[in-house]
Amino acid sequence: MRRFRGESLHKIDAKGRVSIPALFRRVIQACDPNWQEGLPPELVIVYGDARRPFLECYTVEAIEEVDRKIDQLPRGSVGRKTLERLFHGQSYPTSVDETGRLVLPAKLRQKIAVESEAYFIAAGDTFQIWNPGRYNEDQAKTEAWLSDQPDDFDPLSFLDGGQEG
Amino acid sequence: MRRFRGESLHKIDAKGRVSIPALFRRVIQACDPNWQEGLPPELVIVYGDARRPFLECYTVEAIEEVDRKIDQLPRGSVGRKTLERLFHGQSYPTSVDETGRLVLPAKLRQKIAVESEAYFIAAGDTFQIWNPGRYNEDQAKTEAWLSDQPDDFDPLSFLDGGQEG
DNA sequence: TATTTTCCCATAATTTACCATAAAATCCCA
DNA sequence: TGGGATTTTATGGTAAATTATGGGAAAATA
Repeated sequence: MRRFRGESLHKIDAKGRVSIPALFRRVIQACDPNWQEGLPPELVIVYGDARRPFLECYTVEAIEEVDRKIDQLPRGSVGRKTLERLFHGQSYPTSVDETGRLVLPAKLRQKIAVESEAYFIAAGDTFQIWNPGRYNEDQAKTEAWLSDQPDDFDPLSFLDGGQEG
Repeated sequence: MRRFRGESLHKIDAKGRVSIPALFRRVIQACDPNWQEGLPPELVIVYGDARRPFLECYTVEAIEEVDRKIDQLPRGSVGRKTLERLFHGQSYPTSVDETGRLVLPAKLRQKIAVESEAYFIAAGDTFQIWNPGRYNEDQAKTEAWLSDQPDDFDPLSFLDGGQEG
C-alpha cells in the first residue's frame, strides 16, 4: 500500500482552489482503482466532527476499506450511525484537476478556518489539511511534550512496548 | 457499488418541489438499472414508522436488494409482514425531474415536519431527508456523546472492537 | 370545473473547464 | 560538471456549463 509522505504550504485562491503537493498526487492516483488515462484521480475529504481542526483526505482505496468495515457493523447501532454520519455525511468526494489542484468549498474552509493558505501534512494512508497557524500550535505542543521527556528518550520506543493510551 | 456522500440544505417551494444534491443525482441514476437517456432516474422514498423523523431514500438497486431479502422470509412470519408494511406499503416510488428536483407530497412533508427547507444527508447506499432543526438536535446529541468520550477517542475504534449495540 | 400535479421555460449564482505564465526542478550532453 | 533546454509546479484569469430556484401553462384528477 502506498503512503503519503511530506508536508507543504500552498496558497488558496478566491475560488477555493489549492494545489495538492505533487508527491501526494501520485499516491492519490495510484490508490484510485477506477483511475485511467484522461480521468481525474478521485479522493474523499472527511471534515467530520468539530473536535478536529483539520480536514482528513482519504484515497479511494482507503475510504473503501472504511466503508467495508462500516457495512459490517449492525444496522441501527450507535457505532454504525456515528460512523455513517462522519464518513458518509460529513465528507466531500472530489477529484484532482488537470493542474493538480482541488477546490475546497467555503463550508470546508470555514470548518478549519483557512483563508489564503493551507498546510498539507502526510499521515500514513491519509493526509491532512490545516490552518497553518493552528498546525504550528499543535506541533509546538508535541515538541513541548517531547522536551519534557528524559534526554535519552527515543520516540521509536513507542514501536516496541507501545504501552500508552 | 456506488455510495452517497455529503450533506446539504435545500429550499422546498409551494408545490413541494425540492432540489436533490447534484452528487446524489449521479448515484441515483447510476444505480437505476432501467435508466437510459431521456428517462427520469427513479428512486423509492421509505417514510415508514413514526419513530424515525426522516425520510429514507433508496436507489432502485438498493430497494431491489431489500425486496429480495424480504422474499426469502417465510410467508406470514411477523418479520416478513412488518417489512412488507414498511418497505412496500409505507413507501413512495418517484423520480428525479429534468431540473434535478423531486416532489415531496404533503403527506411526506407532514411526516417529517418540513415546510420551507429540507436537509439532505448521505448514509451509505441510501440518503435521508430531515427537518433541518430536527437534524441539528440529533447531531448535537451525537457530538455531545462524542465529547463525553476520552480526549483521544477515535470514532474509528468502532470499526475494530465493535462490541456494542 | 376547481384543484392539484406535471411539464416547460427562465435566470441568477455557483462551479467547472480551459487557457496562460512564471518560477522551480530535472534532464542532457558536451 | 556547467549550464542551457525541457518538464513540472504553483498560481491566476476567463469562458462555458451546471445548479438551485421560481413562475406559468398544460394536463390530470376529483
